Amino acid sequence: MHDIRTIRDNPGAFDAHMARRGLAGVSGEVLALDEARRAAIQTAETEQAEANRAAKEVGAAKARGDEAEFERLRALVAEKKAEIARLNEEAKARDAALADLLMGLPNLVADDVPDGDSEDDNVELRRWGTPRAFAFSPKEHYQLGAARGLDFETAAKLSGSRFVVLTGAMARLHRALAQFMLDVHVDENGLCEAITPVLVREEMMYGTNQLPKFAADSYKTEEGWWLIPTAEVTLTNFVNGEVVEADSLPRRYVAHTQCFRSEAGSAGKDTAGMLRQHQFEKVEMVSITRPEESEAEHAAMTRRAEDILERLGLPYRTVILCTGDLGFGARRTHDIEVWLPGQQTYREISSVSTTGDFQARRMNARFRPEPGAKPEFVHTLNGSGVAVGRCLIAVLENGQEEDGSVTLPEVLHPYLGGMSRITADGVLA
RNA sequence: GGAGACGUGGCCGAGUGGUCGAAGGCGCUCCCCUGCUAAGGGAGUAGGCGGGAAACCGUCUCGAGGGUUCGAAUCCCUUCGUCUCCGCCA
Repeated sequence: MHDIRTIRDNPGAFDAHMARRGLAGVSGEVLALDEARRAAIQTAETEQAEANRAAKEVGAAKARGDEAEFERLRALVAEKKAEIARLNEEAKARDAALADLLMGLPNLVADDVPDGDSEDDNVELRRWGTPRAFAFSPKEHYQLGAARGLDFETAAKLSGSRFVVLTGAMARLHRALAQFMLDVHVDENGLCEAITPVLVREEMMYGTNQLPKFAADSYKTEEGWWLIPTAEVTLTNFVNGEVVEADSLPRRYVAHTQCFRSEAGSAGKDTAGMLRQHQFEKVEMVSITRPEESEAEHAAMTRRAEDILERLGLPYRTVILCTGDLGFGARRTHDIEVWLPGQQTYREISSVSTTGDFQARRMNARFRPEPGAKPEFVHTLNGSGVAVGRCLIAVLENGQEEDGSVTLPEVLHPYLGGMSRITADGVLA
């Protein structure tokens, strides 16, 4: 959600932002609606003020027994009533029209975001680690003997395509990864661990901008709840409607949750393996900050995600998304892409975004900068730290041996009862 | 699922038709007093929107929407939410 005043004050600058996202001259439409809205408000309020004045005098006239004046004012107020109702209606309609338009407009774009049309135009910021040189042709995760605990057949029977059942070593490894990530974020990075609902009220989906535009990407229950596509929804909305204490900022949360995505439109893409699922697990980080802290926080959050991969010894590269790939609510996004030997490419495993005050405006989430000062909008950031399923894929593919077994990262051994590899038969050893 | 209660400012909490944007308290800010800390006294302190350079003015808001009335936080209807008891259940 945008501040109408910044658009009013500098429509050209706003248009330049939207143009970078491929939207042509929206400020004209916005300002026209805004002007119509303000005109309607003024007319309605002027009439209202007159009516209010008259209504007050009615009582006074009655009190001093001036029947004639009493009746005259009474009639006047009654007469204005319908007119005022009509004017209010119009003001409300125009206000709603403007709000609808603004709700559908994407966030501003940070200055350092590169221009581009698609993910091909994303700019690499850095690389870590060297992809291992294999003496054999590395397989994709689902082709490995060690990964026989990834049971797509049973999952298909239970739920359909794009679901997976994990058994044995796969389930254990998956759990180990999530535990490891949480421990790092909580014990070393000082994030506040949270367990949240995965079913939320519809308005929360507006706060974190899944709605109104992306309803088709998420699932809704018959009772009206939405299944969260990411814990960003719950963690960020912690402050929905709040005026939080300034000294409680920054707030940094981490949660390990199920995520649900209908992924409409992605049919045919990444159909093999567990790369893209309707249901998956993710460790998600969210920070609520003062405006002046959010830039540093974006860099810090990106580092927290990268650090996970470094500890696991997984080569990655970090890219800054170009305008064409940048999400609706993000002002800037860093994608961290992990090396997948089976695909001989880097694939997204984390996405770290700052939204500035975009979501805060939608949620009406504020803080009081100084005691007695007016509330201001907070800034919100979110990032995966990291996607658990995809991380499992990366661990399998990067640690694979020619016989189909997998050597596991050392940091995971304590989480696996001291075991260090998965045999080609899919057993921890 | 059944029954009932409730929804007021940053927080708690009064207020059953006008004098209420709303008592009181907490918190916070400023000042005073007090030989530290503690305690005490006074004043101030909601948000949105519109207008204005500003001072300030107008308007709306007591969960939301509608209604009754000259006038609604107060009455009526609808709706959403929270809580309690019973049922059910992990």
